[in-house]
Amino acid sequence: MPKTSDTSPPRRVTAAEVAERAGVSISTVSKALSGRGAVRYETRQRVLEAARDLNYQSNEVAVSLLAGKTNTVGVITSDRLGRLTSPVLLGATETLAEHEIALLLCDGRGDRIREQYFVDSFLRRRVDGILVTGSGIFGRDTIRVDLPIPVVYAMAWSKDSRDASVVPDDGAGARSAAEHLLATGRTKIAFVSGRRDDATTIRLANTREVLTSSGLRLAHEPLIGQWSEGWGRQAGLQLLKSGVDFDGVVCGNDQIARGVVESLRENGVAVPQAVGVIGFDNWDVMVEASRPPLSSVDLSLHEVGQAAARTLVEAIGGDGMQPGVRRVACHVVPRESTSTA
Amino acid sequence: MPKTSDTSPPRRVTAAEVAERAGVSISTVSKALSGRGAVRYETRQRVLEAARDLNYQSNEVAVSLLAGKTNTVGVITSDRLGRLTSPVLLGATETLAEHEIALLLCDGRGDRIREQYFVDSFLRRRVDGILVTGSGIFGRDTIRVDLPIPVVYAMAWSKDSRDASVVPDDGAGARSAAEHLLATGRTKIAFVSGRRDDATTIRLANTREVLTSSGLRLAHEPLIGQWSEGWGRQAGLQLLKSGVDFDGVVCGNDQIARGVVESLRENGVAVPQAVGVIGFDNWDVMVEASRPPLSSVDLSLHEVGQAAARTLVEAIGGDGMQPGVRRVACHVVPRESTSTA
DNA sequence: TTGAAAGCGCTAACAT
DNA sequence: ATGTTAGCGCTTTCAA
Repeated sequence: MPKTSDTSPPRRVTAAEVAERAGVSISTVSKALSGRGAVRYETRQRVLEAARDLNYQSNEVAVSLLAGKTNTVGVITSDRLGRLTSPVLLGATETLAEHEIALLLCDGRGDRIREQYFVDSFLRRRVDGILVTGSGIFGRDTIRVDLPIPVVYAMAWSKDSRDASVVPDDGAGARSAAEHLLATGRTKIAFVSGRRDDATTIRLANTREVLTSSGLRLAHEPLIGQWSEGWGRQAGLQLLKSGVDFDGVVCGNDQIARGVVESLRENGVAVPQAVGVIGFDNWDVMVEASRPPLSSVDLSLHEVGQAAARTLVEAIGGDGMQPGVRRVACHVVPRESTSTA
Repeated sequence: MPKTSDTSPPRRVTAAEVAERAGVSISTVSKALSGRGAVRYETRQRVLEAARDLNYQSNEVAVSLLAGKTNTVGVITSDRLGRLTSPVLLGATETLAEHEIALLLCDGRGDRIREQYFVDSFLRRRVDGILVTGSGIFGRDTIRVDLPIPVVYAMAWSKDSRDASVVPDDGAGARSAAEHLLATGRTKIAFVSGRRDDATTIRLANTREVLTSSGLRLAHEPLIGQWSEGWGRQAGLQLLKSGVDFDGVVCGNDQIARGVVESLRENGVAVPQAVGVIGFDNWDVMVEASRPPLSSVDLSLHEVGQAAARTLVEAIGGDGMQPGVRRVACHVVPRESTSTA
């Protein structure tokens, strides 16, 4: 039974060894490699060569200890890396990578105790900042006051007004969605969403606002159920059976929208000819599989992650941090479910 | 414009400060807090109290430097944290958290150059091990030979036989799927999958094997297209138009299965009465939204992540590591699309 | 039982 | 231009 450990692992090379091989002192090695001190060209070449020969890799742990910073940020996610959190996280990794900052990932599972535990762990590991992210756009409790490092919330914004948060501007997104339906000639708009939470409330309010300012109102009471296709189908049927006249539906997410579209189609109502339907999230799998493909509001989650990371990096850099909730623009991605062709 | 930085961040407390407050030496503080040295009960109480009062948090960077290990592993994912990678990652975080090991996350985007860059970054940061994960169950190149730390691959297995990988046993999964169809009374089985890759090849071969050993064969040439619902619908139609008699379909993933189910249903073929359909992945969103709900092969991705992390932790602990590909059992989750009611 | 001292690997003043 | 020295914050011998 061969074990990988048969071959003893290569020893870790230190600056001292490089120094010896290059015939210089340790500090000269440091200067030569960092390019920060005055070193004769020829000497530097010798050092570089020695470092390469020995495959030297500086010990960032030592550097961190000395510098008092680790070029690392901690990320606490409260959901299980769902389809909403992943793009946020990915956007953050990209921006952080550009700054040579690594990312420690923890899943707090929305449990305060676990979160506190991870925050403490981050502090002991001397991360330079913390990013908190959650699956939905909802207000959450602050992670802790009086932290020696900056904290930024992404998606799930902090209810503490002293904290900085970055979220998609889904209010404006809902406005765009409603305006898009109006722009494609619909005037009798219905609204279907999932649980009555922050997102639903804001989207509903903004949808109503747009209608009101056009002298219109919702064609039917808002239908609130679950965030699922099943509910979308049910809601679609309910709309049909209600007998109210409607020609457009704003849906709380793409699954609901897809369900609505299906139930309409299966009951002989043409989408988009008779009714235009628009969803939220712009989730590729859903919008593409739907027949017809769904128009949807893209939440710019990637940008949210990037913006949150950028804010954090700036705060770490000592530029201070604007508290409050920052909103990143959403945009309508029109597809066939609302086209006027 | 108030800035968070107005209030200067609390200074970091060191063991020296705790020592001073407790009226003991630094080394006594270390012993008292770690519980590793001989300290008088009363002294320890004083130290503990001082530490609590000052809100002392040991600097793990210093500890790491001294110990020569960081209790950190690096994770390189090659896809963008998709629905397949996320559960693997989550499983890994859980197991690692149990061992007080933190996780540095990088997205290599499947780009060798970026991957190498991140590996080097991990090495400089002195991670204790590396976990490599990718979106699909396919063979990939090794990350690098001669690394001073253990590496484990999850999902995307390494083609280098000296590496250790953990993957779902989707071959056995396919066998279970086929057997499940046989067990529910189907004998004329068709096969629909996405791109002809490792996963498709293995699943097809194993499906055939099951049929063969029951004296059966595929009812129709394997249909290979894309990993989408659209393709599933198309394939379903193709099967119907071909005129061949079939009463069961093994599908490469849940999206395809859902497409197949839909096209059958829309063309008057009852699922599961006339035809049983089973998918792969057991993706909640898909299996639940399908009408009827889909039976599917669960890939145990969470367990794959856990197993990979456990393997890595053991290797870090110096227990050596069994090279080769380890397969984690998959299991059929029966739902209505194959029921015999 | 406690403390002094050495040192993990590195950088940055300060000498030379 | 190069080397010497003094730490970063901690753990761990080793003396007392």
